[in-house]
Amino acid sequence: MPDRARRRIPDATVSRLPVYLRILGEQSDEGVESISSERLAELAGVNAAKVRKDLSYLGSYGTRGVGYDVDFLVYQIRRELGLTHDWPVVIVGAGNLGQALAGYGGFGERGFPVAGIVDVDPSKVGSVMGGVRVRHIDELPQIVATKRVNIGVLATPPAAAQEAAERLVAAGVTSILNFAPVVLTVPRAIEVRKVDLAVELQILSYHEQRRAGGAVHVVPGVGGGQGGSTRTAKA
Amino acid sequence: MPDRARRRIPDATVSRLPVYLRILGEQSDEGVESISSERLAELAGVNAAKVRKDLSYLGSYGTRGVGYDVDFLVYQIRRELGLTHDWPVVIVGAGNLGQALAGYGGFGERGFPVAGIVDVDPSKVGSVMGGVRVRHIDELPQIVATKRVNIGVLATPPAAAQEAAERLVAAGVTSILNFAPVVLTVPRAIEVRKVDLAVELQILSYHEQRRAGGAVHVVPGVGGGQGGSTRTAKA
DNA sequence: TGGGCTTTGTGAACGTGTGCACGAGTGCCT
DNA sequence: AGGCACTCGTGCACACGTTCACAAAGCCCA
Repeated sequence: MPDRARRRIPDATVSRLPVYLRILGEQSDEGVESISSERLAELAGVNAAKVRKDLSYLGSYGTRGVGYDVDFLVYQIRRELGLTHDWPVVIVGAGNLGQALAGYGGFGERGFPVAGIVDVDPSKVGSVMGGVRVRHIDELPQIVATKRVNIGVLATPPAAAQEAAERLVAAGVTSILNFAPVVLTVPRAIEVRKVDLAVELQILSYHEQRRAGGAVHVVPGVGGGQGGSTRTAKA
Repeated sequence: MPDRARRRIPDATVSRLPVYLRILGEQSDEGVESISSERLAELAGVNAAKVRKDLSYLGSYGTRGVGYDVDFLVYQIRRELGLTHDWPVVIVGAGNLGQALAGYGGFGERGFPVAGIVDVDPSKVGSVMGGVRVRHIDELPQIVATKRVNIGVLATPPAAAQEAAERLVAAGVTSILNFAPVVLTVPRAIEVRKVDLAVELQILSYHEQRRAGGAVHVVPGVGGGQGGSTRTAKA
């Protein structure tokens, strides 16, 4: 690799690195010390060339004829993704979803401890979810400042999402994970990612509808093996 | 538009149509009858040319000099996405997430009624979530067949996801929305979409880490307006 | 030591997606 | 009726992402 400079990694690659990371972690736990791009590609459900190109953005960490050292690769990906330390998050909205997110243990385990949950509704304040007490949204700036929070999770109803986003930004949050089905307007510098259930279902609906050149409901191949060829689902 | 044939719509466009649809629905509710590509683009947080190109895949439904008829466009997008009728879904996994999904009302309202929730754990069977009784996973084939379910929602722990996916497929489901952080291996014909919380957070982490050429924690601009320029967050 | 086998890293070709720019319709006003 | 202002639909060029194919580089064994 010629330049040591802080090269920019393509978005598509960044979105795959977490997948590689999880798989490599599992392999490491199973005692696997070395892995080829082909094997990793198989486990990740992608093309081997893509894996090599993706990993090449991190540097030339493979050994020709051998493969990649699993633990070393884990370390490098974690470093590149900024996972060498925890990123506390604050959840806005203590409704159905907020509760589920707080209760979902795999949050803190994966390096994103819940630093706080806030809600506008005073009747929700004080209750405990996933070991964290719900506080009023007015305390947001304080939570963000004292816990050094950079990432906010939006789990409010759609109508409240834009204002909640603005309060997050005002409090100093620079990245937002938005579960509300709303297009947020935020300052340029703020990184936003969207998770929209309805959109995903409607995309599936499109494909189902498209499939329906014949019957809408396909009769399953009962009792037997699933005769057809299989593939690993793409991201 | 030359050919009337069932043209293939680009993936990128398909993933934006639901966003347009939601916005158009809101506009319709507010009494707006006509909308320009520019206005729709602004509300959707995208480029106006992109909106026009996206909509042109549906047909030439706009009127030059005027814009698009909101209700007609809603109808056309719904038709193209296959939203002219309901798509009942079955949720596999009655844990934290499964409960939240079942309790999330906006599911049925948007045309995806919960036809059933199943779990392997007998102790969970019988309890009611969001008005739907949890049943044992062995009843999956029956639920899928009688309720004409094409879409399955995977909300199991990672370790159980692959087997659950296989049972969904065996039962006749042809589309899967996967919330488990696992790469699924399914027959080619099955459409899979993934929603992975950890991946999203790690992508945000990457950008935060990258931002940190200076201090990790940015001090908020307290008390004042948010001076900087704003933008509408991209999908 | 040298040859063969394996696997990486990457140049190049290809495909998909984006955005500009402008011709072509349409409605409105005089 | 004619001209003007507006907005759609789309050809084209460019950017981004994917895949192929192969030289370079390392390991192993005789």
